[in-house]
Amino acid sequence: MTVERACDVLLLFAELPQARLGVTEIATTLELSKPAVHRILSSLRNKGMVELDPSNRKYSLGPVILNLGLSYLDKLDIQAIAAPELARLSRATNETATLSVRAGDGRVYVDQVTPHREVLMSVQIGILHPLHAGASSKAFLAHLPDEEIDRHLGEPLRLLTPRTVVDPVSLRRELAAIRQRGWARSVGERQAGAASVAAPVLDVRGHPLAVVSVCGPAERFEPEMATCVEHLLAATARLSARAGRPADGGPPTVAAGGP
Amino acid sequence: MTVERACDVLLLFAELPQARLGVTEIATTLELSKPAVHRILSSLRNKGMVELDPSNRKYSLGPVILNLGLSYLDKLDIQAIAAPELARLSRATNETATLSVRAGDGRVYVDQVTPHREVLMSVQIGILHPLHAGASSKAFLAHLPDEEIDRHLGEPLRLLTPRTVVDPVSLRRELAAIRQRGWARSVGERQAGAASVAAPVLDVRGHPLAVVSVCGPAERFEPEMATCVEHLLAATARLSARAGRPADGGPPTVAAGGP
DNA sequence: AGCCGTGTTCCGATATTCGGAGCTGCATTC
DNA sequence: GAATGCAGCTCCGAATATCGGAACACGGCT
Repeated sequence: MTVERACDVLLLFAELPQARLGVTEIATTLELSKPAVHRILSSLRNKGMVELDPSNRKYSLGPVILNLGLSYLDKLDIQAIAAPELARLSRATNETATLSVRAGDGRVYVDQVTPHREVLMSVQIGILHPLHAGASSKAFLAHLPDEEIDRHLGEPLRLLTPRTVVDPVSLRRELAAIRQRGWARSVGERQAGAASVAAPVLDVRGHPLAVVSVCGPAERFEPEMATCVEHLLAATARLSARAGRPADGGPPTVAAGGP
Repeated sequence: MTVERACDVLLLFAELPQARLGVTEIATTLELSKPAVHRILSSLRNKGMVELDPSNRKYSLGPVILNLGLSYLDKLDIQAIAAPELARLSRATNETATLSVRAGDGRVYVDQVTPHREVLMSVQIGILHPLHAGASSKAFLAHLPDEEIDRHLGEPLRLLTPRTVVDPVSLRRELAAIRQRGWARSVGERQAGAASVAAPVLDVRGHPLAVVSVCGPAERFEPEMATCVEHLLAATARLSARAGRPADGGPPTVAAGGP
């Protein structure tokens, strides 16, 4: 009970635009007695969660709160928090939802949820894929810093399927479009007969933490693509929020140059 | 009492490297009874401060904690938290300590603490200064993104004193040196007869939130400079930590190119 | 100087937390 | 597959920490 009240006090600081609050202000807003608020604030102050400005006698959030927040980010287990989103995505689209993270020079699928259908797409978990082909790969590549993009496009690009784009100029144009609209698409670039859309989960600095994709057999996937993108972006927006990205989105990426 | 225990539980998550903790684990570490820990965790969970993984029955920090931390950053009042550091700096060096923030195309002093001496330096609060002359200005400029540096050096640079550096090439060399060593110096560049050292307060992304300087009359300041820098960097390191910068420092700035 | 609003302290009453003991459910073991 | 162990959860009377009204300090205002 008391600890829930203490949480309410902390949350009040987060909700209200003003940084400094007085005891009475908090008490009336939360409908608590002044002594109760005072006791709670004293306890929180002992632990550094809030600070007291002795001149004003106003309280504000303390630096320890920041430590906790950063610790949350440190320990962020993207696979764990993405799992329910993948399940939801797969159910909503009736296709396969995947999660990729970077590994070495490329990326690997670390998780997937497949739909309950006879014809479906299933990716291989743990296999290294290059960053120049396929929606998930391009979603990563598009949101990397310019130097890394240059590095990847400097290497010769392997032709994985007949539809793989290996021309650096075309690929750069494609990456710019992906950055702008926030998602990538591919039809058979990495895997012949497969199609997919993918979008990144961005952290507070705009770096891609992971990429989520929805994919399926090419023939039936292409007409579904628009609705898949809709669900996909909703999912990645929620995940990015949990990685510290503000709700309004912010700049597409730190490395995105002007238009 | 209980809310302090609840804080201890949260802090335990931040201190320990592992992200997920069980009830017994927490209870033994904190020397609390299991029911007490369970009650606390339930309350915290109701408020989203911690999350429960139903499969493991392990608890971890929740996304609300991140909201609180980001809210702390939003409301960060650099002037308020810098005030005691300025006082300490001025006392330690027996010179004037100042705080500047960016404003428009330049910067303004927003606070200062002067020493108790007859001959001293006092800056004017609230006056806009350009970013190319003086230690505080150069400390800002050196840590801005490359595009902004280019923009500032593209404009013609005004000669404020006979010692102002107006040659873009020399200035760029100077800025690189400032980035590398983490602090800037000036002798009479902005104000004839004055000398100062300055260092930035960097936020979590490496952007300069404010600049702290120590300054005084040129003749007596120059021999004191080494010790002033020492105290200055200690102060800005503490302030940067409170703005989310990890203790180890990290890269000097996001915009700093290769050596 | 006197007032008002705020933060703080005091107090008995009581509701809440306390922790030992016991229960449940999962997992590992033989 | 039954038994064992462990961890989490629930129950309970006892006790103590929290509760809130009221009174007290402390500044800032008029």
